[in-house]
Amino acid sequence: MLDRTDAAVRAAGRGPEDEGARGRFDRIYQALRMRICLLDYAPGERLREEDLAEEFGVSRTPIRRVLVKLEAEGLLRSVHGVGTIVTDIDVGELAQVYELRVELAELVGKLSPAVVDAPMVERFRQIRESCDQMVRKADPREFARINMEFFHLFNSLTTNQPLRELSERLYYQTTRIWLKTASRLKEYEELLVDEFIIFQREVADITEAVEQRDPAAAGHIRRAHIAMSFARIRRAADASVANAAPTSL
Amino acid sequence: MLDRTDAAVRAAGRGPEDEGARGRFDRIYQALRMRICLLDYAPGERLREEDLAEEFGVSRTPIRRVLVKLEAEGLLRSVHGVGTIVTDIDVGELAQVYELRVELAELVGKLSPAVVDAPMVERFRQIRESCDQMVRKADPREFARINMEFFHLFNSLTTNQPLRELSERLYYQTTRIWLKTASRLKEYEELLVDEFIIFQREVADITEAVEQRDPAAAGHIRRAHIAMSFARIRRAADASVANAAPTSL
DNA sequence: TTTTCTTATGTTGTGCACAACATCATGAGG
DNA sequence: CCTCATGATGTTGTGCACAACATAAGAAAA
Repeated sequence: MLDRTDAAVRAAGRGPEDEGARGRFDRIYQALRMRICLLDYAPGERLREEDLAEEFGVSRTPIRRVLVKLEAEGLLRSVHGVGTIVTDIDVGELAQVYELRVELAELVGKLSPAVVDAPMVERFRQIRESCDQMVRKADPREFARINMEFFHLFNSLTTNQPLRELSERLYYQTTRIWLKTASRLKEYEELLVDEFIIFQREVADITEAVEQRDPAAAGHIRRAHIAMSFARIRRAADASVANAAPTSL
Repeated sequence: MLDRTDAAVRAAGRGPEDEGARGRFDRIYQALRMRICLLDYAPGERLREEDLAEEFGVSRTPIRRVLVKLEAEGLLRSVHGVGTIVTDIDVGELAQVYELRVELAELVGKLSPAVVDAPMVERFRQIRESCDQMVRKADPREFARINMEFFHLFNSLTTNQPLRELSERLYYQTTRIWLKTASRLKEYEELLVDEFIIFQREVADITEAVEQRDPAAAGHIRRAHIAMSFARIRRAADASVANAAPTSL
């Protein structure tokens, strides 16, 4: 029986540098997923297993493990003899994912709602403040980061773990495409500022709902915002291509 | 440019026995997932990579690839030095998954509904007939098989691919637990017959809705049936444990 | 007898060399 | 000049030996 104690001691005394196989796996996985989501690896870009192996100080084997998982989540696609490339989805598929995200957002406020306590409310308020402070400089990367942070916080409104995981998965599939689509538009700078202001408004509204201990209302607000966000980006994209090719008239 | 033609020809002329890496991967993946879902591998059971490698005539490497994907889907859990074991979830987690499945079932009929043509209706009718013919012998395995077949058919009512994948994932997570829970009850035989009759009724109702070209109605019917199915199994399980331990009174 | 340490055994995780595959460059033949 | 074959190059996929790890059995000491 002392073996278990020994093992527990070793696990507890494990420093941040000497991680086990599981910890290393998670670390690399999170790092790569973040890079894909933040467009460090753009859709269509090719990843070389050997480069990643060298960077993380391991061989190709554990890297491949991570890549398989990312492929299972639809973020990568490995082709024998060609390479592992970051997936890119067209507007039709994106619409389907958003269609689903909209519904799941509402469900987050409806299914197994978490008890909203003071610390939870405080976290929402902090995000809102971070938002207000950062409104002057609309850095795309910072916007993506805070957007992700808020997503996770909103997601914690439900205790339904499967719902959380599925929402998270769809989120990571869409935001990067959203960012990529937005960055290709000519009115990129203004659009980003507008989106940030709208996002700021969303955070404020949802924080208010949370303050009133009303997760369902928060869900409805977020549902509407996600739907409108996609509608805006699609309109902007359509208008952009319409402006790009009027020379043929 | 002719390289692509050559590649296409080789891909088309590829026989069933000489499959590429991708085909082999999918084959093993589907086989293992089916075994887990049909309780050939019971929850808690330990899988040995080497046995699987020998059975499928490959080394451990491609097997591990499959196991990683199955782990990403929540069907397996690999522990260093211990083994890869089939996941087992308690009634609380199961309730959460069902809670979500119920909602997704309704969404299948609501989001991006597929056009219901004559062949589609015919497939539903065939399932209904298979159901009627098989009502006399209530074989658990056959029940699971036809249930799965019907699930896939129902899922094809939506063209929303992400919704399909998510529904499928939750389905594979729950049915095996449902089967396992049911098989542990004392009234297993009668319960199975009852469930089969109820399932038969569900198939008939949904087929009727499909015949009337009303996917939304089909979604509502299935939603109700999934919810009731879980309520029944939970009640039966509660009653079973209540009967198992009244001796302490 | 009980406890504790050591050892044996079995499992997953890792590293490395090589095979399978796709693509591009090169050049011979028309 | 164009077409097609052929090899060169780079990538992912596979097999195998070994390391890391957890567990259970057994021996030694209290």
